[in-house]
Amino acid sequence: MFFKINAECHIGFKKLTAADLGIGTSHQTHIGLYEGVLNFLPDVDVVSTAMLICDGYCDIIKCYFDRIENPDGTFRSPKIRIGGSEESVVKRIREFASADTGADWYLLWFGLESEELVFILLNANSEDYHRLHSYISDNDKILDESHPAFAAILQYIEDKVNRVSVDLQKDLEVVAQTGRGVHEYKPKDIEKANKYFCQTGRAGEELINEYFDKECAAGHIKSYLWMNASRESGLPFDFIVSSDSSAALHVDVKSTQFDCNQPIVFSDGEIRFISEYGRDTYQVYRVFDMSNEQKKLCIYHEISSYADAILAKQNIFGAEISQLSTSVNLIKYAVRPNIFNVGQEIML
DNA sequence: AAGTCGGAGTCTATCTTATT
DNA sequence: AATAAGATAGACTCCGACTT
Repeated sequence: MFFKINAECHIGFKKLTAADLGIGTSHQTHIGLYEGVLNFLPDVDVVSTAMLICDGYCDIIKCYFDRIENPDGTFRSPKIRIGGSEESVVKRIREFASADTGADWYLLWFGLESEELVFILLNANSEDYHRLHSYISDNDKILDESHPAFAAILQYIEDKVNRVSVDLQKDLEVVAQTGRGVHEYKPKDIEKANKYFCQTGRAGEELINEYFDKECAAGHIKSYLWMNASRESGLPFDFIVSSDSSAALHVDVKSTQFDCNQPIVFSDGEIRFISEYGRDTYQVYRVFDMSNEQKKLCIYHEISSYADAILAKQNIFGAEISQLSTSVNLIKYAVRPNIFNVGQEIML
């Protein structure tokens, strides 16, 4: 389970009013929430990001959160504001609602472990609403452990979040490796994605280790050496494979939880190695669908022309910035593998 | 100058909890 | 069980900023 609910473990549920949705005569510019959920947030001026989910839609957008202030300076009802000119959760919710003004709209909200906020907008005619409605009644406001169907509700919601946010998770897998666009995500999510990615990488190498074992037994290759067998070697490849017919191959394993079109990330060191030493010997073993029962492998070879092209560009860039007494350190490249030639898919 | 929009505070109906 | 007190969600109003 990638996304996990906050330790607070409270879920807010309300039927949105006309004023909340910005229809009718009210000038209300916020959606009122209930006390008791999102208690971990401060009282004023919270500009955060939140995940908004509606049917199959899922995106991370700005969320302006605060609480109504009493005359004595204390705070009460939390609310999310429409915010300025930028896209915001309230704005997007009102857009959805204005597309179907005849329907009733419901909102579920809660925090994740990472303190990311999640809002699930439900059309009363939707499948999601009907499913949840078998557990929740209209006068439920805050759902917590004391609710008889809490486990079922939580299961359904976590499933929903995980299912609908696959694209975001794919993005996170790349972000964890490259550091690109880090600001869009919470550090905790990235940390977690990083851990996941390391585990995935190790598991991928173990699979390939078994694969080569079988290849050896079948006589397809003579021998192989797993560089990272005991610990991370830091070399730009993971295996050296010897066979009778050709020179020793350098094999780098690139694993992903997702499909084979997930970007492959190369480090600067790997690109240099491919171009300088690995011309005809370097192969990338992409292990994919790691989160499925059936893990698969496809092999990319002849990637030296790609490495040459990248290196040429990098050298131009390096020469440019050297005029500013600056050099390049630690570049990462994320590439869509569909630009490479690929052989047959192999079932692992 | 008039109109519109957004933010903030205030009022109140309604719901919840405590007390008798 | 009836009533009072307290809490709070919902919606209105005011005000200032911005737009036309």
